[in-house]
Amino acid sequence: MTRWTGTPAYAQIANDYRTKIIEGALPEGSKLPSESELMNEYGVSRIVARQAIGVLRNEGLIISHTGKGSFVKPRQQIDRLARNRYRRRKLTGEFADDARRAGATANIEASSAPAPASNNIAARLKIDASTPVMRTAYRFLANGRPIQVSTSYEPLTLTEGTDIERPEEGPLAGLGVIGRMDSIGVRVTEAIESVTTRAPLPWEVEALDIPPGVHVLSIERTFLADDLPVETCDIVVPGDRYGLTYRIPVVDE
Amino acid sequence: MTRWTGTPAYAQIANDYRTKIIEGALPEGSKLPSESELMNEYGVSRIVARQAIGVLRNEGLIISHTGKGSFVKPRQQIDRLARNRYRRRKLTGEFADDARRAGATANIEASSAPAPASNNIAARLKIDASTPVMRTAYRFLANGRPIQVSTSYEPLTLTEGTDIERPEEGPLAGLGVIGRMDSIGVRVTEAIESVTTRAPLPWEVEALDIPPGVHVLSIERTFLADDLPVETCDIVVPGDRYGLTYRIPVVDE
DNA sequence: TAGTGGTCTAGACCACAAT
DNA sequence: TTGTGGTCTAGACCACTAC
Repeated sequence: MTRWTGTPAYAQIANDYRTKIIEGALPEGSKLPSESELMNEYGVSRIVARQAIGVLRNEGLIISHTGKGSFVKPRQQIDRLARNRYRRRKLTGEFADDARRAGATANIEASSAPAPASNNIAARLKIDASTPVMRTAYRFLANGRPIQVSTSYEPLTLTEGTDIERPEEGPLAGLGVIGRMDSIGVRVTEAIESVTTRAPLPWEVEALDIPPGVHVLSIERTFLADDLPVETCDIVVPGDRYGLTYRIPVVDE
Repeated sequence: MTRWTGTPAYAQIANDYRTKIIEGALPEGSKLPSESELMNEYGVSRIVARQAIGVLRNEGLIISHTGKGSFVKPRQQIDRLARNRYRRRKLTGEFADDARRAGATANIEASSAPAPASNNIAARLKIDASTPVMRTAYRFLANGRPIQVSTSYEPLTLTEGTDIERPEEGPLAGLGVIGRMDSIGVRVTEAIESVTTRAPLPWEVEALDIPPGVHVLSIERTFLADDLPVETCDIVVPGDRYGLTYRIPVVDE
């Protein structure tokens, strides 16, 4: 290919097609040229053509299928998980609520086991490291499709010996943290959520059925009862399908 | 290399080193084997060794330097931009506040121009498409390092002919949306923010100095005066350096 | 059967970094 | 000078898809 700058050939090809995709010249679902066609069009070897395709795939712009070709990904309509407020009077967990609103059937897998708090978890719960906590792993499915995985930690100093020691068992199973804590006289007053993004871990790719090039949103959520942390949770959702919506008040102060 | 499953060689190598990095066997800053060493260790060609390294680079786990090697990235300490509430009585914008709290020097570049509203912006501002809006492009730097780029849109039907027509000019420049709107009798009551993640666009890579394999957090923020949108803004921050922290109340309802 | 993408080998030249 | 990663060529075999 004609090289007029220091830009590598694969980057130039990727730039060309990225522009076409973003500007709409290549609409959703349309097919990109095959590797052979790119080789002819730009006069490069197959590896360079593949490298260019790989860049776009890593950016999540296209998806490749063996034997068929590469296609512009549908602009995922993003389901926004609203996080405006948490409600105290409620008979179901947040996820089941969201799913019902969206007209989906919700399934939740959960399993608990006691464990000593890691340094990270201890800091978030404001307890000493190695203090026992109840660790619960969740997997949420909507319409049979995995949507979210999370791991929650509750200090056993709060819940040991009560009905709610294990979130997924007992009469209040599935009620959510606020209702469960209410039942033992702990009044949750607010939640703090921190959102970051990163590449998925291998087990997250497996558990969430994440296509290549997609990152995850990682949410660190802590429920507080007047400055006392009563639960902290690591929540992971696929970044291509979910956004998070927050409502923020303007205060006179 | 010995192949005992259908797992490709490059994926196997990447898995090995990903595990070592995540579990801490390869601490931050430590050097990965060179491509030649990987070729010998696993008995593969250079392309396969490079492919494995490339996977880890795309996941943001390592960084490569020509002539030196590949190194485990320092676990970026994430600066969390707090978004608990917006304050009405305030003499500076949000960014300058954040920066001052963090002990950093803040610089803001901004430039405005009127433009017709795109379909997307029109929907967010609840106005008709092609209605004129003031479009302002911002670039925020802390300690000279680019941190955030954003583009805001304000309906000119609200601001045309007033002191605040251009956010970066006039007596109230740099005051922030709430204070500026107050000055023309528009009382902003809340903000709604939607957070998603995606690969950066080429100009964002340039403007934010983003290393390979890093995604961005994209925030769509709209300020409302009692359900009337008065400003909407697309905010982009590097995902490896910034997280977003929200405080969410628990309501009795 | 022909075309596609997925994986892999065996080379090559270059710019940059360490010595 | 030597070793490193960055880029590139010219082949090859395989599994899957469409016809």
